[in-house]
Amino acid sequence: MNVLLPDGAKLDVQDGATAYDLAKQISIGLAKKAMAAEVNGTLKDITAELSDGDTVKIITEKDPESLEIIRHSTAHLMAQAVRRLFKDVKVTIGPVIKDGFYYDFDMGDKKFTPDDLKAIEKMMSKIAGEAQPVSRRVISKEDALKEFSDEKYKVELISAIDDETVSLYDQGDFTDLCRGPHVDNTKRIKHYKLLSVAGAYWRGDENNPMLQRIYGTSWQTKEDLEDYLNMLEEAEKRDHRKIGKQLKLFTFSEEAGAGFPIYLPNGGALRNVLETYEKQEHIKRGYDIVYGPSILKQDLWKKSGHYDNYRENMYFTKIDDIDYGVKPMNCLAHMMVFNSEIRSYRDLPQRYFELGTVHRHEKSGVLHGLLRVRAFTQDDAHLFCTPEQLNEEIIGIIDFVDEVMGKFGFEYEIEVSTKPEKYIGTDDNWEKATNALFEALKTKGLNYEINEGDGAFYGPKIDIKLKDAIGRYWQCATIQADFNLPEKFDLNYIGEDGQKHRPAMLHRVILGSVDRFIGVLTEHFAGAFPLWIAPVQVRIINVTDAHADYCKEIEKKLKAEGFRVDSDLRNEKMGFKISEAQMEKVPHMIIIGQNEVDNNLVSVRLRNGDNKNELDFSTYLSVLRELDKNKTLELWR
RNA sequence: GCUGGUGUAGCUCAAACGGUAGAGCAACUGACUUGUAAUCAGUAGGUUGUAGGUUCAAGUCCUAUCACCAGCUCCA
Repeated sequence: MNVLLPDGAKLDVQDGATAYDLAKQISIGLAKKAMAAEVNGTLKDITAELSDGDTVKIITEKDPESLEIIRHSTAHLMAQAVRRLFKDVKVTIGPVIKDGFYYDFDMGDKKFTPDDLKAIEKMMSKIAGEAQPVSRRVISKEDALKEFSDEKYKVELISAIDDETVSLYDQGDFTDLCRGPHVDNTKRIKHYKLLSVAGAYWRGDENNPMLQRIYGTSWQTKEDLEDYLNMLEEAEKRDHRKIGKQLKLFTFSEEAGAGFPIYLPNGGALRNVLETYEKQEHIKRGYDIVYGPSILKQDLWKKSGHYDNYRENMYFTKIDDIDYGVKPMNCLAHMMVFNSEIRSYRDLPQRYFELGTVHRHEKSGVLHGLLRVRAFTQDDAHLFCTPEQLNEEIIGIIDFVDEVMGKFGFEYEIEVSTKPEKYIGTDDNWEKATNALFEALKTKGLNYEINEGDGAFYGPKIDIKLKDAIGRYWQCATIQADFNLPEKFDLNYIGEDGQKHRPAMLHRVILGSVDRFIGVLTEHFAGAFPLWIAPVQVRIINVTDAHADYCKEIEKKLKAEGFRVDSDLRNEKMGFKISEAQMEKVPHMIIIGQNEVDNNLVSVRLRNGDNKNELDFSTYLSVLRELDKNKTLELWR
C-alpha cells in the first residue's frame, strides 16, 4: 500500500505497517526519535497501523505536539505510581496543561503531603525503569464499564462518551481510559518533576466532592526541565509582592481592607513618573484631560446597562435616601462630558482622558498583590468620532500603545475578543464594531488571535498582551469599540447635512490598571527599574563626615533639576552604604571623598557595578539629564 | 465565594509533650572617620491578627472572625 509524506512524496509500505515501521523505512534515526504520528491530521500512537492512502507525518521530539504526548504519558505514569502506593485511591482525570500536567485523585479523607510527592516521584522513576510497554486497546463501552466497575469517576466519564467504543491504554499493572496518543514505553519518560498538590472539585463544580490534585511538569530534555524549574525560581524571586515590600513601594493593611493598595513614598514616586508621562503623552496626541466623580446615581448605571450586567462587581451606597453606585468604570462621566454641549462634526473626534480610580468587587479568593485588587486607577480614555473616523482613531491608539510599550522594552501579542453571551445592543452594531477592529489591525498589518465570546458586555475588544523578561504574558492595554452606549445616552453630533448623527465610541487603556502595570513592571525588571522610573534615581554617599556639606550641595543642585535624589550621610563605612543602595537597586550612586571635594568632582558607581570616576559635576549633570529625558533602559550613555 | 494551609518585634524566622516568648537584621545610644556589596559595643522593642472558650496554666487545644498564600477554567 502507499502512504503520503508531508512533502507530498509517496512511499510504498507493507500492508499492515505501523507508523513506526514507516519511520524505520525512512531512516533508523527517525525511528529512534519518533514519538507519535499525525495521520490525516489526527495525532496517533507511533504503533498505530496505517491504511492505504494515509497522509503521515512522523512526530519527533522536536515537534511541539510531542511535548503534549510526553506530558500526558507522565500523568499516566504518575497515576500508576499513586495507584501502587495508595491502594484505596480512585483515579479521575489527568490532562495536559500549559507547561505540564495534573492528575486528580479521590483519596477519601487523606491528603497528599510533600513527602508523598517524593515517594510518588521515586515510584515513577522505578516504573519508568521497568520499561513497560504502553499499548492501546479499543473495547466496547459496555466492556469498559465492566472493567472500570471499581472506579466510579471513570464510569461517569465512560457513560458520558458518545461513541460505541472507547480506547484504553495499558502499561503493566495500570490501565487508564484515554483518547491518547501516548509514548510507546514508560522508559521514554525521563525529565519530570512533581510540583505541588492542591484541592480541586470533581469537574470544577463546587457541589462535587473535593479531589486531591497533583501538578507536575515534564520535558523532552534535562536542559528543558532545568530551564523551566529555573524560570519558576526566577518568577518567585521577582514576585512583586516580595519586591514591593523590600523596596517599600506599597503595602496592604488588614485594617484598611483587602485588595486596597496603599502606596508608600517610593511607590508613589514611581507611580507619579508613570502618570506624569502619560498625561504628557495624551496631551501630545490631542486628548483632553477630564475628571469625573467616584460615585454616580444608580439610575445612571441602570441607563448604561452596568446595573443589569455588571452589578455583582459594583459597590452601592445611599445619600439622602437616593441610591448611588461607586464607579467600576470611567465611561459615564465621559458621556456627560460629551453631552455637556452640542457637538458638530467639526468637533470630532473628541478624546477624553482620565486617570480614573475605580472600585470593583472581586471575589476574596482571587485577590493577588497589585495584579488583582478592588481599587485601582486606569489610564482610561473614551474617544467619540464619526463612523468614518473610527479606523483612523483605532490605528492612532495602536500606534500609541506601540510607542509606550517600547519605552518599557515590552514586546506584545494581540487578541481580538468577540461578542459574549451576556451583551447589550443589536447584532448589527456588534458586527460593525467588530469589523472596525479587524479592519484597523489589517491596515496595520498586525497578527492577532481571536478569542470567541470574550468581549465586554457593551462591545468587542482588542487586547494587547505584553511579554515580560521571563516570557510571561500580561494583559494590559485594551481597545473596545462601542456603538451601544452612544445609543443608550442618545449621544449625537450635527453633521455636514445639518442633521443629528450618532457618534461611534472607543474605550481604551494603555497601561490598563496603573496599579497592575506597576506590579508587572516590578516583576519584569525584578525591581531594578530603569533610571527614568526608579523611585530614587541617585544616591549620594560620603566617605567621611568631612564631605557631608559637599554632598548636600550636590543633592540640592540635582533636586533643583527635578531629579529624585537623596543622600546617605550616616556615619557608616561607605561599603555598607553602597551595599544598601545596591539592595535598593538605586541606578546611580555618587561617591564623595576628599578628592571629589577638593576638585569639584563626582565619582559615580552604577547599579551594574561599573564606575565612572572623577567627572566634572557639569559633565555628570548633562549625562543624567540625557538619560532621564530619553527614558532609556541603559544606566549610562 | 469554595477547599486546604498560614498569621509570633519594623523585616526574616525560632520556641519538643500546653508550663515565664527568643535570635539576626533594622531602630536608638556610644566608639571608630572610614575610597566602591554589610566596623564594634550597648540599649530598647511583643496583650503571639482579632474576639470568645477549654484549662491550675494557651503562641501551642476548640469556636467565630479578619487577613495572607496555593488551588478551584484549560474537556478520558
